[in-house]
Amino acid sequence: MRVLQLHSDWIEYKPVKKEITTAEKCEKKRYRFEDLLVLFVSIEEGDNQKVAEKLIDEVEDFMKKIKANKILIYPYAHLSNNLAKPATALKLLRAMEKYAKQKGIETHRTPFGWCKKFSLSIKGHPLAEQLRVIEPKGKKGKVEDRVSEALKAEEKLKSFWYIIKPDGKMVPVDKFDFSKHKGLEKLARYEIAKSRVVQQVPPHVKLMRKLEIADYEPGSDPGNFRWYPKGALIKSLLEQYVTAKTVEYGAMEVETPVMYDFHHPTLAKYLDRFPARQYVVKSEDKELFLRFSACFGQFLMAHDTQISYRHLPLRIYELTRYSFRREKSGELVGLRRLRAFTMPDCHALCADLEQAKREMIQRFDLCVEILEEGLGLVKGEDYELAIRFTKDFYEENRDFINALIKRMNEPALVEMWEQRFFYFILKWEFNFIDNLDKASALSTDQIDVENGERYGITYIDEKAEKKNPLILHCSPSGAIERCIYAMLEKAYRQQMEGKPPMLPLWLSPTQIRIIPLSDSFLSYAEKMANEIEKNCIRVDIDDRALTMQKKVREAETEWIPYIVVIGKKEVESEILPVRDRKKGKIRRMKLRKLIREIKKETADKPFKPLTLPKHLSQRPQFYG
RNA sequence: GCCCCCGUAGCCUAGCUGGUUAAGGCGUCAGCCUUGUAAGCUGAAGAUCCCGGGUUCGAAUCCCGGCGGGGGCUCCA
Repeated sequence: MRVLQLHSDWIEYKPVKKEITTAEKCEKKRYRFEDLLVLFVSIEEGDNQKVAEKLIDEVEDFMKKIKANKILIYPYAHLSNNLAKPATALKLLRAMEKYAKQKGIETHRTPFGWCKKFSLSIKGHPLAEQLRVIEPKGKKGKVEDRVSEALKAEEKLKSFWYIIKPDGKMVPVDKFDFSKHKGLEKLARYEIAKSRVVQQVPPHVKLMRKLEIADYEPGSDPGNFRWYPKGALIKSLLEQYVTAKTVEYGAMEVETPVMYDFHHPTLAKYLDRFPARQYVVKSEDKELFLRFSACFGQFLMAHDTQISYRHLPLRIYELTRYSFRREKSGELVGLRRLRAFTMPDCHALCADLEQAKREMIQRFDLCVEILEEGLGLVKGEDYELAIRFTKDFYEENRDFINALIKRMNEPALVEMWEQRFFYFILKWEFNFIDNLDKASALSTDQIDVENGERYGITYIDEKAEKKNPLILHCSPSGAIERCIYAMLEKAYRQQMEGKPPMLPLWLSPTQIRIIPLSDSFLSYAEKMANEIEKNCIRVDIDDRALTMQKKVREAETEWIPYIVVIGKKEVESEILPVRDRKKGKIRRMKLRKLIREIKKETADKPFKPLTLPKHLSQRPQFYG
C-alpha cells in the first residue's frame, strides 16, 4: 500500500464520471473539507486488512504530533503499477475508514471508481507532505514458491532397486556382490540410502579457481558463475564438440527463447509434470519463467512443423545457454550444480516404440563416445549406468533393456516403479562418481509418452492419418559445466594416485609453453610460436623476468601438457627438450615432430585459438 | 526452505583466554639478476578486520541482530 499524505488547509473535489461499472454511488456535487490530512491511497496486490490497519495506526501517531484529527481517504491509483483488484481495493478502503472511525478520528472518504477533479492547498510546514509505503508481512518482494505437482509427488513415489548384469540377470541391490564394482556401489548407496554426510569443499571448487576457469559471482544469484578466459575457452570448445557430434549423428540445430509464458496452457501442464523450480520474470502484464531445458521451444516449434512418417526419427538439437533451475540455496555446489547452466538438449520424434528403441541405442553410443573420447572418462571407473523404468515397460521390453546394459558391458543400477508417474516410461543416465563419493548425472536419455500429445505434435503416417510421436529427450554430455566438474574431479583423483593431474590435450588452454632462457632468445621463441600457431595449436611464451626454474614450476602448476625451454643449444641444434607432462619426462625432438604428435591427438576435435595474450608478461591475474 | 560452518589486503592464513602502530606468505608494482627444467635477491604499495547495535576505560577478538558466502539435507544436467 502506498499513501501520499498531505496536511492541507482545504481540499475540494467533484465526481465527474464513473470509470468502472462497480463504482460506488454518490452525488455529482462539489465537496469541501478544511484543515485536514488528505490520504491519497493506492491499494496494491497482496495488501490485506493488517496493512490497512497499520497505515491508520501510523497516521494516527503522526496526527498526534501535528495536533490534527480529520482525514480524507482518497482512492488514488497513480502511486503504484502493481494495483490490487478493484474489489479488494474497495474492501480495504472501507476497512480503513471503519478502523479510523473506531479510533475516534473524523474520517471522510471519496467515492471509489470515479474520475474526480480536485484542488487542494497544502500547509507549508516541513512535515506536511509524506509518502508512506506499507508492505504486507513476509512479502519483502519475494515471489512465492511454485512447487510443481511432480515435485510433490516425487516424495511419495515408491521405488524398487536392482542391479542388472551384462548377461541380463537382474538381482536385488542387497544381493549383489559389489566387490569388483566400487563405483556402482557408491552410486547405489548414493541413490538409495541417500546418506550423504561428508562435510568438505569438493576438490574441483579449489581447482576451478586456481586454474582460473570459473568462479562464484556474489554479485549475482548463487549458482550463476563468472567464467575467466581459460574457462570460457574450455567451455566453448566443449560446446562446439558436443554440438558437432550431435549434428553428425543427424540432429538439426535450432535456437529457441529462454523465457516462456507461465500461463500458456500447454506449458503450464508440462511444468506440473517436471520436478523443478523456476525463476519467474515479470514483463508488462505477463508472468514468464526461465526455461529449465530446451523442451519448450523445441516442442512449440515441432507443433507448427509439417512432419511425415518419412521424416522420422526427427532429431532437433539446441545447446541451451542457459537453462535455469532455481535450486534451493543449499543445494548449489561449485560446478556440479548451478542455477544457470549450459545443457545440450536433443529430442528425437519417433513413430512408435520400436523406432524409439532403435534410436535410443544410437544415441546411447553417441553419449559413450562423447564421455570417453571427448572428456576422457572411463566407464566402470569414472561413471556408471543407471536405468529407471516402470514395471510394465520392463516386462514387455526386457530384451531392449538388456541390450542397453550389454552395450555398456558393466552392471547397471536399476530403479523400477510400480506405476508411471513421470511423463517417461524409461530413462537412463551415466552418473559420474566424485571424490566425495557423490554421484551426478551426465549423459541421459528418456522415452516420453506424453508430450507428443500434450503439445499437439503430429506427423502423418502411411495411411495419411495424424499421429502423435513418441519423444526421446537426450542430453548427450549432460550440462557442460558439469562435464568440467567431472574432468577436474577426475584430475584430482589422479593426483591423489600420484599421476599428474591434467585436462585432455584438446581442452588445455595452453598446449605448448615456450620458456626462453633469456631475452636474447625471445625472437627465436616468437618465430617458433608462429610456426606452432599456424598448425592450430595453442602456444604461449613466458617472457617474464623470472628464473627459468620458476617459470617451469608455474607452467607445471597450470597443468600445461608440453613445456619447451629455449636457449643457446636449441637455437643451434633445433632439437627441443620437450617436457611432457603426461609421460613425466623430457623428450628431445624436432619441432615438426611435436606438432605432428599434438595434431594427431587432437585431430577430430574442435580448435580455438588462445584468447589470452601470447606473452605471459601481458596477462592479468584473475584469481589469487 | 531447514540445519551447520565461515566472513582479517587480489589470494591463503595468523591474531580471536579483550590491551601499543593488525602479523606473515603468495601475488602486484619498482629495481637488480639473464638464468639449463618445480619457488633468485632488495624495496614499495596494498586492510571501513562484512555491516549495525550492545557490553567495556578499551572490541578484529565477547554478546545480539542483519547481510553475504560456503557446506549438508531432497536429486531434476
